[in-house]
Amino acid sequence: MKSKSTSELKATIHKVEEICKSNKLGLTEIRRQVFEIIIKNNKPVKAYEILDKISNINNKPSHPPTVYRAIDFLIENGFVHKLNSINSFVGCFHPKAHKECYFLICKKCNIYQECCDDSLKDRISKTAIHNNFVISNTTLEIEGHCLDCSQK
Amino acid sequence: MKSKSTSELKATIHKVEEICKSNKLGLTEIRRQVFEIIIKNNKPVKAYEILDKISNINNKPSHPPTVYRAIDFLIENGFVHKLNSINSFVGCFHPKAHKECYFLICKKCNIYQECCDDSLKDRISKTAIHNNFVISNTTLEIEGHCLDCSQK
DNA sequence: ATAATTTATGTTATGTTATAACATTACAAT
DNA sequence: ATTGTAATGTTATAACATAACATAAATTAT
Repeated sequence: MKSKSTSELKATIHKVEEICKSNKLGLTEIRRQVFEIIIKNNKPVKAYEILDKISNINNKPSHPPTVYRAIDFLIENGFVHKLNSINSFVGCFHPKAHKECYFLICKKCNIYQECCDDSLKDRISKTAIHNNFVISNTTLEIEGHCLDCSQK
Repeated sequence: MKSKSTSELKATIHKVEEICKSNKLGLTEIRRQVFEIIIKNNKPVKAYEILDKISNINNKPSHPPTVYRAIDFLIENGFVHKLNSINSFVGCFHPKAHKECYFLICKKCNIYQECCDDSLKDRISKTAIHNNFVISNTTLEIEGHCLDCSQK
């Protein structure tokens, strides 16, 4: 899978800033740092990796709650997502555009891909309705191999 | 959501026994105990809950590896599934009938429902193909409220 | 039968992921 | 100035999971 371009990255960071500004969400220094660490990585990042990076950036040890709080903020506002199957976090490249987001995760190169297929969303929705079930959130994580890696 | 009947339960346990017998899989005492704990519960069970129950049953303390090994065996053979979004395990009521299994999990009553909808499976499959992606395993966990709980 | 091999379990320790609880700071509103 | 609120710092620990090595039990080969 290909990783994101610098311009996409910039645009996404900018969009998050805009969303925060217009919704009066405090995008504090730490929250911004954590977001940038996550979004700039094209692979899922673990909380304790973020912790190390934050500690390095600021030249002082940070603690788990600091990181988890920032992550919570970012998830709540749809700027990052958690991949439950691998206890890792990924940035969202179309923040606020959708609540749910599905993922393809390559086991080999570890690069992930967001995939917000409407027909898939519909299908899940129909399945829920068919079971008289009201969805509050959906975890869909597809693990496997991307084109590049399956060709190697 | 309604919980499973005793006869369904018996049938499932019997089926697992048969599968083990015909495939020469060692359904040892511990593995059987862990399986029964998981399948008899109509809610997802946590590993350390199983640990407590096993310790009680056998009147001696068990240790985490014992439980996790049994769980691994049961997952490998498709007798139980892990719900990554809540770090819990659930029994499978149609072992070996399918590799993938999707879940509806009620946040209120905590009862889960397996849902092996073929059209959903197809849709996921198509999404993967469309992204040139080869699936090895899929996590689909839909959290929300079941009919009973959303009416309350 | 018995030695060798494999499969499963016991045991200790530790690694990894996440949160509770309470103190402190920063900044805004009255 | 004082109170309120939102965010962060700090310590400790809870919750989830596995590594590594020892032992035992079952299987197979001789």
